[in-house]
This record gives sequence, structure tokens and C-alpha cells, in this order.
Amino acid sequence: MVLDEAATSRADVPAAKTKKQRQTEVAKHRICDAVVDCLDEFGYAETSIKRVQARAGVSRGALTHHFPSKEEMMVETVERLLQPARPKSGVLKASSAEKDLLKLWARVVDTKEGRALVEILVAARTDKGLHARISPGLSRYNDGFNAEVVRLYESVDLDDGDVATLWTICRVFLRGLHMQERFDAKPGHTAKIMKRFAEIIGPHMRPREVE
Amino acid sequence: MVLDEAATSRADVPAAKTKKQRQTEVAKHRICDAVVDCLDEFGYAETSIKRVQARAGVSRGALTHHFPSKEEMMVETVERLLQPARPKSGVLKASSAEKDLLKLWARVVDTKEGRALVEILVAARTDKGLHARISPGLSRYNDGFNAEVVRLYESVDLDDGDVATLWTICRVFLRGLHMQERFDAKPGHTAKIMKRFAEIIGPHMRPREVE
DNA sequence: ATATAAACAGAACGTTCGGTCTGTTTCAAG
DNA sequence: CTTGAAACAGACCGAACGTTCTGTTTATAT
Repeated sequence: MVLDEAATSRADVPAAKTKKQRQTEVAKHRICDAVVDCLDEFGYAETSIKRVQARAGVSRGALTHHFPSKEEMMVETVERLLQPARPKSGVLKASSAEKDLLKLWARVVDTKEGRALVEILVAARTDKGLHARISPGLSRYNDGFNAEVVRLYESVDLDDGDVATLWTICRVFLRGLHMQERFDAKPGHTAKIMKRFAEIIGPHMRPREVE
Repeated sequence: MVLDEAATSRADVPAAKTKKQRQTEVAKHRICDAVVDCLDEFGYAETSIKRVQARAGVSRGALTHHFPSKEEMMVETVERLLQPARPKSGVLKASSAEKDLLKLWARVVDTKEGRALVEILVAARTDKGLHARISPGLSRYNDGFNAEVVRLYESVDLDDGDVATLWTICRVFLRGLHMQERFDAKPGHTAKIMKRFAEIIGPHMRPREVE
């Protein structure tokens, strides 16, 4: 949904001229989409190459050709997931921190792509190789996110550094909520907790005056 | 550290009279300790039976004898982990919610046992069989925890239900912080975030007057 | 038009996993 | 003392995994 067809054409790369290049791009796109599906549906441990292959509808050879290893496949998937999830993409509107936080949960975190990303993150905690590969991109994303929120908000209690801290707290909470969601069958429960949290942390930030 | 040698003797079960029973208890204890070690050190995915066996210093046959399946092994480990982690054990003192929260993090969550428990929890999200087995114990623990905090605290803003909600938020946050800790190399960072969070949510609860 | 390399297909490989199975030793009840 | 079951030891098994390898097709550069 975030990575729809339109996204392919508006790629930052010179847009794939030759047919072979287009083939490759399409194949990789299909495969990474399948990875996201599998991660969301089965979790990292159960996302085997065979399963991805079947879901993507490509042969074993094709998959191996584009991604020589599973790690490679995951790395590229993470990069694709990180790209549209940027706060720049317009999720944060700075009407109020409380509203933005709820929006961030609903539109970014609590989505198929958000859940898939967390699956990889969780796996990377204990997989050193994977961790090393995705760390740079993750840091870049976090830095960009922090810069964005500092630009949009100011702390009620302290300095600008506190805004970054507060949003880090929010990110940590959202990740924790993610874990809990897979346990709690009750659907309303998560929303209730999310709402109360936003209510509590929201007042500690205020939107900056537009210049 | 929570499950030290002393803990073995003060068991709630009639304390294992016959030698065979004692042997079994010792073996199981050694194995579950090894499971905890491996989970903390390598994560769930890398915690194979072979690894546990090696760490515990028992033969494959012995391990299989006491735990016919890996799932069985994990279930018993969870039960042992949940036992001493009870809030009843005296972690919460109700001097202030802020202090109790920091204590909860340092003495329960951010320990070898706490990390091991989260590993199993995370794995159980996508492992239906394991999930079904540990759910009851987990619910019991959560209920006990909620009852305890409601007994100790009252909400500043709302009713008693809110106290449970607030502490659920805390638990969610702690779980999220756990994830983040394995990424952030900087040691002080986690403590800083933890402190700020406690500072924010603490004032929403107040200790009940002692009766 | 032809050569070359990429895209693709699928068989084959070695490893590791969890589980089972066959023995041997040790304890305790009768 | 004998007997049976539990504690223990380790070999064995089939399945699944990720990777590697050998072909075949297809597109593009010369």
C-alpha cells in the first residue's frame, strides 16, 4: 500500500531504461513484497526462502539470482520499507503531538509494513550479521526522524534535546505496543492504551510557531 | 541471581524427599538455568537443544528424559521465571510510582532473567503452540501484577481502572525499551530515556494511604 | 547475426534441527 | 535380593533450511 505501483516509476534511480533492468526491478519488487507479507503473517523465524518464493510466484533460481543470500534479501527489504516511512512523507502535521502520535501508530507502525519492519528489527537483535547490515540505514532514518520532530515541536519542560528524547520514548512505546498486540486478542485494548499514552505524553510538547 | 541456590531449598513443593526426586529437580534446575543463559546470550532462534545441553553439562538423553520436547522445556522455564518476578516479592514499595518504576526496570526487567523471558515472549508471538502453553501463566502473572498495583496506587486523574492502564503502559514501554537496548551501544542512553519516562508517568499515580 | 552475459529454472548438497529409539546404570519398592 | 521403573547416555532418523551448482532461455551490445 505504501509501496504501490506508482512508487516504482518515481524511483530515485534513473528509472530503469533497458528491459533487463526493468525485469530485475519488477522481480525484486515482487520478492520484497512477498517478504513483507510473510513477515507480517508468519514472523521472521517462519519466513523461509521457500515460502517467499512461493508467495512471490518466482522460481528458486530467480530468487537466488537477485538475492544471493537471505540476508541480502532482508537488507533490501528493510531499505525499501524505510524509504516511504520517513516522517517527511507527511504523516506528522504538527497540529498536536497527541494527534500526530496516534496518526503515526495507525498509518505507519500498525500496518503490514510496520509489522514486517519490527520483525526484522527483532531478529536483528540477536543476528549479528543482519544487525551490522541494517544498522546504517536505521541510524539514518532515526536521525532524520529526530531532525523532523525537533523542527516541528518544542519541549514544554526543557530544551530541544528533550523533544528528541520524548519522541524516542514514543518510538520505544510504539515498539512495545507492537509486541503486546500479538498477544492481546481484544482489539479495543490496544487502542485504549495507545490513546491514554498519547494523552499523557502529548502535553509535554507543543508545535512550533510557523515562521 | 533471582533464582540462586537458596531458591532451590525454599521451594513451594514439599521439597523433594527421595533421591530420585532430588536428582530430577537438580537436573531440571540446571537445564532451565542453561536455557536462561542461552536466551540472554544468543536469543531464542539460536537457543538450540544442543546448545542448552552443552551449557547445562547434561547428556542429550538426560535432557530429553526431563523435557520430551523443546516446547516443554520453554514452558517450564517460563514458569520458573514468572515465579520470583512477582511484584509480591517486594520490588514495589510504593514510596513513589517513579521510583518503583525505575526499580522494576533495574531489578526485574533489565536482568538476565528478564531478557530471557522477553525472548520467549517474542518467540511466542508467532509460535502458536508455545503461545497457547504460556498464555495461562502469563495471564495469571499480569492479573496478579495489576491487583498489586491497584492495591498500592490510585490514579490522580481517573478511577482504579486507570491505574491498571497506566501500569500496562509502563510494561509496554519497558518491553519496548528492552528491544531498543540491544541496538543502542551507548549505555547511558537507555537510562536517560527510562528516567524521563518515569518522570512523566510517575505524577499520574499516587501511593494509597496505608490503612 | 552472433557472442556474451544476465535472467531464470530446478536439481543437488551439506548442515542443523528437534524428535525418536536402543541400550545401560541407578535407585527404591516389595 | 530381586525386580521394575526411572535417570541417563548416545546413536539414529527424517525434515527443513540456506547455499551451490548445472543447465536453459532471453535480451543486448557489437
